[in-house]
Order: sequence, then C-alpha cells, then structure tokens
Amino acid sequence: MLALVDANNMYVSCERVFSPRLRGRPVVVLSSNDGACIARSNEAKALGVKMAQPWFQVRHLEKTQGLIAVSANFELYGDMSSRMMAIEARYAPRQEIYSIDESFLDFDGVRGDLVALCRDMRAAIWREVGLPTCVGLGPTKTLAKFANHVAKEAERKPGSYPRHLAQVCNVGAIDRPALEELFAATEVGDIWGIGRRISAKLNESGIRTVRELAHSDAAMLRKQFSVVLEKTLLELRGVSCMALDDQPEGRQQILVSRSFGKAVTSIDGIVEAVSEFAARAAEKLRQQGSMASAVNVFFTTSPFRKNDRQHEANVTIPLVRPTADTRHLVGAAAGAVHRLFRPGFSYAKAGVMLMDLQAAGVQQAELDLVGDVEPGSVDTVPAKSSNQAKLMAAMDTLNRRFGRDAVRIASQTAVSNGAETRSWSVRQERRTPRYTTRWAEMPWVKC
DNA sequence: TCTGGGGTCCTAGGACCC
DNA sequence: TCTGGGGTCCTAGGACCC
Repeated sequence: MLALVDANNMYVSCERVFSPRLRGRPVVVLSSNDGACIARSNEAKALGVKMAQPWFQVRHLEKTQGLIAVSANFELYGDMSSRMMAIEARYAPRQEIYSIDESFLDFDGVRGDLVALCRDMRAAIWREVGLPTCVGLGPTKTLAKFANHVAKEAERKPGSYPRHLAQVCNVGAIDRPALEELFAATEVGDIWGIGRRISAKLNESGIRTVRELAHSDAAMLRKQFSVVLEKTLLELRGVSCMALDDQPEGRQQILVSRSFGKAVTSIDGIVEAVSEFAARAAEKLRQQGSMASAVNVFFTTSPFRKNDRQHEANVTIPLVRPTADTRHLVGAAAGAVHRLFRPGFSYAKAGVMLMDLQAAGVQQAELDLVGDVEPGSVDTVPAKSSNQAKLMAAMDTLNRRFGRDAVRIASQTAVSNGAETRSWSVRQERRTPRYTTRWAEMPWVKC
C-alpha cells in the first residue's frame, strides 16, 4: 500500500507558522518580482484567485477583501520541507520525495491500521513543524494521488463527501459502489498525469469523469493518446505501472532562469545576469557531483508586451570537455551573450541550462590533435582538473560561510562608471525573514 | 507600470548504418 | 510498370508535474 502525503497550500502554510496574523485570512505567495500568485490559501481560492494569476489582476482585493500577499521565501520553504520529509520517513520503510511538499511512502511490510498510523503522522507533522497535511492511501501511485485529492476536497467542502474521508483517505478500504461514486464525481482533469490538453481531448471523445475513463478501453487510449494515458488507466484499476523511486539519480539538467526586475537593454546587463545564473547553476552542478558537457543560454524580450519588438536568443554551446568549473561555464555563457546580443531590444528574462550531465570523476582521456604538448604530458590533464576541483570546493566553502558571491567571477558584476549595476535583479518587496536558516533572522519570542 | 521557476517523459521524424 | 527491410541515435517539440 502506498501513501501520498502532501502539505496543504504549502507556501502559505509555511508563512502562517511564523505569522499568526495570516491564519484564517486570504493569503497568496508571489513569484519572483512579485509577478504572479504561486500559492493560495483556501480563503484566497474562495475569492477566485487562480494559480499563476498575475498579481496586478487581483491586487484590488487587498483593499476590498483583505487579501494579503507575501513574496516567495524559498529558503524558508525548502528548510520546512526537509523537516517535514524527515518526520514522514519515520513512518514507512521507503520514501520517495516527489516535490517540495509531497512524498510517496511505501508501507509494504507494515502491519496494523494504516489509516490510524497516517493520522498519527499528520499529528506529528503538525506538532513538530506546524504544517497541515493530507494523506491519500491506495495500491498504486495514481490511486494514492486520487485518495489524497479526495482527502483534501472532503476537508475543504465538508458537505459534499463522507466525513471519514477527510484528511486521511484510503481508497483500498472503500467498497466498489462507493468508489464508483467518487470516480463519477471527479473530472478526468483532476487525475495525476491528465492536464488541460488531454482532458479537453478526452471530453471530445465523451469521457468527462474518472468513472468513464476507468471503464474505457486501454488499447484504444494507447492508440488515440499515448502509452502514458494507458498507464494512468491501468493504475486507476489498481495495476501498478509506476514504481516508487526512493534512490533518485542526480538531475539530468540544471536550469537557472529569472525574469528581470526591470527591462535590460545593455549587453553589460545581460552578461551580468547570465554570468550570475551560470555561477548558480555551477554550484548546483557540483552539489550533485556532476559535470556538464553543454551549456544552453537564452535571453528574451517579453511576449506580453505586444508593442515591443520581439527577440529571442537561444543557443547551446558544446564544451570541449565536461566541466564543473564555474570559470569555464561562466565563460562559455558570457561568450554566447556577446555573439547573440542585439542592441535595441528590451530584454525581460534570461536563463542558463547545464546539459548532458555526467558523474564527476569519470574523466575521459583526451586525444591531442594539436600536437603542441610534449609526449608523456597527458598526465597533466588529471592533475590540472584536480586543482580545478579544489579551487571550486574552496569557492563553495567560502560562499557558504560568508554569503553568496563572497567569491565570484568578475563578469557576475558588471561595472559601469565605477558603480555596480545589477539592474536585472528581482524585486521582492514583501519577503518574510528566513526564520529557520539565518541566525540574524530568527524569530523573537517576547516573555 | 505589472504575467514564475524549476523539472520529467514520450513521440515523431530525420540521418545514418548494413 | 516495378526501387528492401531491418536497425540505432539524435533532436525538437509537446505533454505533463509542482
């Protein structure tokens, strides 16, 4: 039996732990640049605020409905997530951390009343970190996700579901007719793996509810849609098609991108931003013990500004040899900007993606075709790269200890007229303190 | 004025091989 | 008249997730 444990409105709930004034109020958390709503409390959902809705469209609710907005504080959410995941791990032999607020637990071999166990776990998470959660139990990942959906809906709309399904719901314990009824009351788009496009197409074929989907022909779905949808169907019928992955490999690609706080028109500004993103990406790369073989760089104008001339630069640079060295990665990224930049555009966003990742330490021997190296000097390559690794490790240590960018590549901070620019940096006017990860920002308790 | 930032997997089609 | 029959690898694009 699998469980899907997930925090309710994670980011809002994290903020509420430290700001009691946010409890019971409509609250949204804003993306970087305070641009869009990326998390909503139930009260904010009730006001009609949609996921990813631009802030300027709902801003008027501040005055009329008491809506409260805070800037995203990912450092806080990440730390709260680790604490929550550690508690969950105590309750099951295997855990797959699926996202910042969700994990699958595998209770295989655990005996006793799993619903009672999960209620106990919820209480522990609430007591020890202060986050509200819901748990779905089912024989497959898709059914556990569905059960979680029911648990949440039953909590949010007490009238429309049996009371005992709220907060912790085990579809394995629901008899067939009652399950069919739940399926019939749920739209296909609410099922994990069925997004907007597929549900529209399913609706066209007359399949609107989960019940109708569950009774569809598997071969037909595979033919008309994809093997992915066929798996989803089988999982709804209790046939497991997606294994629990409790030992994830490192990422296959690493992306750092941002929208700018205000439009950037100069090449210096783009070089600076792209250098910064490449440096951040390189840090992540070393953290997972990988090297990259290619760097993708893009910068683009805003598609929302219809009157602006549009330009999108995007290029992938293969590297001579895989590297995790910030200097090489920043150099490649900045070089790409110099080749692709066009003056006269208002750029709104940029990013750096590291690709074709491989484990560090797998060093491919090189065939030297240039021939300016003495015979026998092949040995200098590993020696050199080990010095690089030491330098990078020292840089990471210094930056961890003395703050991000204590040591950095010069192009990360363009200098014009002697002043540091960073014109691209994000706006975050409403960010709360990083209560759990910075000594200087710890909450105070008045006695 | 103002529109997020990460990721994964699958498929189709082209280049190329024998 | 009539033009094989397998493969692999790579890439771009589309779908999905939170």
